[in-house]
Amino acid sequence: MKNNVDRSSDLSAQIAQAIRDAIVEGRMIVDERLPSEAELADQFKVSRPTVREALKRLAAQSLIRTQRGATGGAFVRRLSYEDAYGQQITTSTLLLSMNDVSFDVACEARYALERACAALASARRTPDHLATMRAEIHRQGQPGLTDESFCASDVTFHRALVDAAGNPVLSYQLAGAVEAMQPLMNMITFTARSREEIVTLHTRIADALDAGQAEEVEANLHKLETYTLSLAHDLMKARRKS
Amino acid sequence: MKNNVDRSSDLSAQIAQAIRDAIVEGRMIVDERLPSEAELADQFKVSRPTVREALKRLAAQSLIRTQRGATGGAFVRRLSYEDAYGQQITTSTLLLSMNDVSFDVACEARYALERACAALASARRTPDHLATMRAEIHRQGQPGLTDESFCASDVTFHRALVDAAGNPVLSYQLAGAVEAMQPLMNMITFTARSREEIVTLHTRIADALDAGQAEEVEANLHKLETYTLSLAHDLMKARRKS
DNA sequence: CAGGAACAAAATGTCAGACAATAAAATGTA
DNA sequence: TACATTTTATTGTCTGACATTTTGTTCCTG
Repeated sequence: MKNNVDRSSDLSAQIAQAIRDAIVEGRMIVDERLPSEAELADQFKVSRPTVREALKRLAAQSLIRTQRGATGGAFVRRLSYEDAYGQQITTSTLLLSMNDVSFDVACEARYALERACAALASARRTPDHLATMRAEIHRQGQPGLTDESFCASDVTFHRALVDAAGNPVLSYQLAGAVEAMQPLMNMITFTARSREEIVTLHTRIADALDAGQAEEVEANLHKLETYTLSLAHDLMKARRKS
Repeated sequence: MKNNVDRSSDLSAQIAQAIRDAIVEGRMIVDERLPSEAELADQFKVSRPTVREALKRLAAQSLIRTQRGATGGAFVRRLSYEDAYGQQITTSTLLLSMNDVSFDVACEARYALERACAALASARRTPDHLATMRAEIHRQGQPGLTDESFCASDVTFHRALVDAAGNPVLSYQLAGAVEAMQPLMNMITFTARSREEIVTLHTRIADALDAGQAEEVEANLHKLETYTLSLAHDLMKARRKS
């Protein structure tokens, strides 16, 4: 483990980087045990608290896990799809909330990505995916639903659509795009009329997916995008007036 | 700042989560200063090293930055697009390298996503984007190029294509997909013949983008996907034999 | 009165050493 | 052999200290 990184102080960051490199470059493999904190402290010629800070940085990125006890220590962790989803969603959500990204831009990105799986999903969707989508459509038609529950159901519906493409890498990439939109979507209050429209489009999407008609899925996703945008714009206009 | 999180030991993780929640839920805004480490230690009733470990976790996620000196401290950090790119790429790369994702699956995901920006890119590409793409195509045609440089140029070319869509959220989402593929692509040795084929397809893509023909862009991306896959499969076959 | 030098203060960065908690392995005992 | 106990290695946490960096203030001098 070398120490070639920049000398711009903050030892714990340098050590974290050195270990990270070792993992990323494959010099340490999954489930391999790192030297104990005391040994690392010796190797890097720093104190144990400093090593610990470095290890916490890596733990925050799900790169290692630690275990107490005699055979314990820090181990290189296999980054699971779930961990990756989680990090994607956190990052995407923060990015959107901290950079006043316009609704239009976020919406455009989301639907562009979703359309990217229309073809694959049409070819590979299982009865399971269709059942999830139908169930969510049914939920969305119920009268007593709060706006938040409606949005949550919307997310589940679209996640099912994305997962239907049967490509976990694609699902991972899109999880952030879909979920990060939820806080923005939650600002919209859905009238009975607009919910009806959305449910209609969702139904058409599910039907087209069922029939394996990719173009039809894409077309309706496009309509949904346009409609969502118009809802948001109406809301903006109303807000400006009051 | 509450402390409602689970009691499953590891105080520094709990504290990090509490602060993270405060930031994500907007109770702390960008550039706001956190209490000093000593104050946090008091508030959470732990020692300063424990607080520090928590802060390092947050720093690892680019959620805070720290500054020394009299008016120093930890500040909520604005997550920039660049930070987000970086995290996306790190996560995607690790996910692919640690979960023996097949080349086919990764490749499919990548090109599906890239096709998602074909329409937008055709409508919005600037002369700048086209110039970058042409320049990289030219580089790719040069004889002395190493395989690694060829791949790097390929990444730059595709990044330009993605950026041409003019949607930063989209660019951010796709950065990971494109860059994370590079280590996989680097395993392929490109013959003069295959480079020629790729350059031809790249040229067609750039031409179609120039002319604003979205379908043509998509079609050629699809051909490129098919061709890349065939190269990888040939390689596999050759490897199995030897 | 102005300007700079010296100093004080506040904060993070680092260190050393200790003890607590945990979990596995080694050991002793029925 | 099976079970209880002790040992041991390791992470988790605490205390207190010092180093370093940056800012603000004081005070001396021109």
